Amino acid sequence: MQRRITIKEVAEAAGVGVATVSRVLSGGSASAETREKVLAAAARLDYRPSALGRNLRRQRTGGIGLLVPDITDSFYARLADGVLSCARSYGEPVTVGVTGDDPEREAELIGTLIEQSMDRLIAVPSGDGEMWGPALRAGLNVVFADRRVRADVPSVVPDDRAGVLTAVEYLAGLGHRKIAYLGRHGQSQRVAAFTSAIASLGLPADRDLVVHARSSRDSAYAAAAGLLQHRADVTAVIAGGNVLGEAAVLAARELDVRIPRDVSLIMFDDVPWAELCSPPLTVISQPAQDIGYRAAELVFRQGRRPPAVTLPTQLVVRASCGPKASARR
Amino acid sequence: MQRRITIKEVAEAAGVGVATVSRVLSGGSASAETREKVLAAAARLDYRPSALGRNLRRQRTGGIGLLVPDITDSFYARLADGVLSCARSYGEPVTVGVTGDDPEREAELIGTLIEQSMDRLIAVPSGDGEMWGPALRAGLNVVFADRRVRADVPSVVPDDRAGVLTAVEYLAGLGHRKIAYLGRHGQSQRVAAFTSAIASLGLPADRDLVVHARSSRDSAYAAAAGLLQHRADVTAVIAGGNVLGEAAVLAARELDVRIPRDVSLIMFDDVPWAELCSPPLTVISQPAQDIGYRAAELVFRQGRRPPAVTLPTQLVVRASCGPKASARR
DNA sequence: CTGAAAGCGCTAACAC
DNA sequence: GTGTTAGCGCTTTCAG
Repeated sequence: MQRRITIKEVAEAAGVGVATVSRVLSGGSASAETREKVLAAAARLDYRPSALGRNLRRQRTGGIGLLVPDITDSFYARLADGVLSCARSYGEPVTVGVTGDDPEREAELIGTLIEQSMDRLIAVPSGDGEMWGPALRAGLNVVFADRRVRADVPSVVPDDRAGVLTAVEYLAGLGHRKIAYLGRHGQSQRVAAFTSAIASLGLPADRDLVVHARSSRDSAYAAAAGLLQHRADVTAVIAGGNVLGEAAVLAARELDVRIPRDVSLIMFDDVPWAELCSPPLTVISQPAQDIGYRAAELVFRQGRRPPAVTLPTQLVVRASCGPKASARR
Repeated sequence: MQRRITIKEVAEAAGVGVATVSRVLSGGSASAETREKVLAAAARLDYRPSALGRNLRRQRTGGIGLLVPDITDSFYARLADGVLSCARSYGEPVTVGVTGDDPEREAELIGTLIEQSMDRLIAVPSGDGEMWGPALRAGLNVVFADRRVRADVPSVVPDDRAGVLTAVEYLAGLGHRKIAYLGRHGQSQRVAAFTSAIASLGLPADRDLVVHARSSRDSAYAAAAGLLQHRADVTAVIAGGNVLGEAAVLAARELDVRIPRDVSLIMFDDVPWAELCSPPLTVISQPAQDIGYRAAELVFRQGRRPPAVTLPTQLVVRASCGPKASARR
């Protein structure tokens, strides 16, 4: 391992003190002449300031941490892409962790990040936000993405209320009355929006009409299949994410229930394959990449920040919804 | 920002010296009694050793860097997931960067990682491997994933030769002779395998039958559309990745060329939607997550490492390939 | 405007 | 077995 050039060597090469080098390189004041000398020496030696040294001294890390439930889920991948893209413009590294929507694992990852003295963190929180107390008190600069679970943490979220309402209204307009919501744990926001939308349209309320899956394809499939199997009376389902939508289509095929003839399907999150699917899926598109980007902007912002920014969703009608079918069986 | 507990405070609380605390916490020798005291004090104060301090002293970072062309591409997302999963078992953080398959951007990211004193790096290299010289000489512990562009860097790659050969043979068996390869830049391996497979089966060689796209959906679509439009004589295409496959299906629909009636399609990389697609896509599946996991194992391994590990691919026949059609138009 | 010096938190010699 | 101490590379007072 080749030894690394240090500020001291640059100072010697330039014939100045280390403090001067530090100042010049961080844009402090210096005479034009000195500046020149230092810059030349640094360039000549190909000097790279050690982030370790700087961070230790400064007692903070520039970089940012990013916690997502599942990087394999297109939605979170796009969200991450947004964060990465913003961070790149700041030249700051981002450390990502996968929580699997498990609060325990999340806490563990937060611990790792704290050990790194990472003081900026973007997270799709997995629990109800309780365990964030300590981290917050420790001074961690956190912003939540996709889910808003605490009022004291700035959050960037899609407009769940509007999105769900649009979906439910659209389905109701097609004559559906028994509409199910297939969600994943941690989406309390959305479930609340769903039940309230159902209520506001005077549709029959039924707790069993919302089904939850954990953060895995298997779990999603099981939930979807269970719903389709046991509730032959539901004529429409809203899948709370692309993995759930995928599971719903798969389960429907397996169980030989036809979309949209037997049941209509609306999926949250527009993904490229939604259009290629048979039938093409009607979706509520969400600005995943934007959510990430905005969250990153927020976490880099020093001053007072808005408590929440809500980004619009959009209904994209394709071919997975039809008029209410007579109940199956 | 709450001040952080330091080793010194733990030492005082336990009534021992700092070195002892350090030793105990890193599993060094100490009497049972002291160990007890230290552990108790550390737990009581909720002490978190600062990675910054340790790394500065040690002159290295535990964590690992990961460079992928596009985190939004399911293949790389799964690869990343594998890396993350392995790193988690070591309790080490991973810093990810997106190169967009651009060597310049890649170099920039490597620079950032070096500033962090990151000494372990997993990369899907974007160029021909030339620019890796300096980084390697600087002692960076690199392993390549998905692509093998330098013999002096351990690599974990899918078995491109076998995969491509299988695909070409399958297609040839169906009667196809004009087979095109739709790849992305940087996949030189695969292109070589393709041309050699074509040759070994005695099919007509034609340089224009391999088309390249850059790392974006738009570029992929343009390449696919161009191929389908200008080469009405090709009756089968192999897409070198899921993004390219998606683009091919989309372009085919747009141009009203039917799969598999007008052209057969084999896609590299099996993704959940391949089965949901209309028609379901025949694919060469690749162990993306495994590639990442194995690469991570390698980068953590200290001693001598195998120069390359090749992971098997598999042909999954679905419905996107048919017998050779008469040339369109 | 510039240099000397004091640490940031930690580990690894080195003494005891 | 345990404590003391010297830095790792850097920024930031504080003098000059």
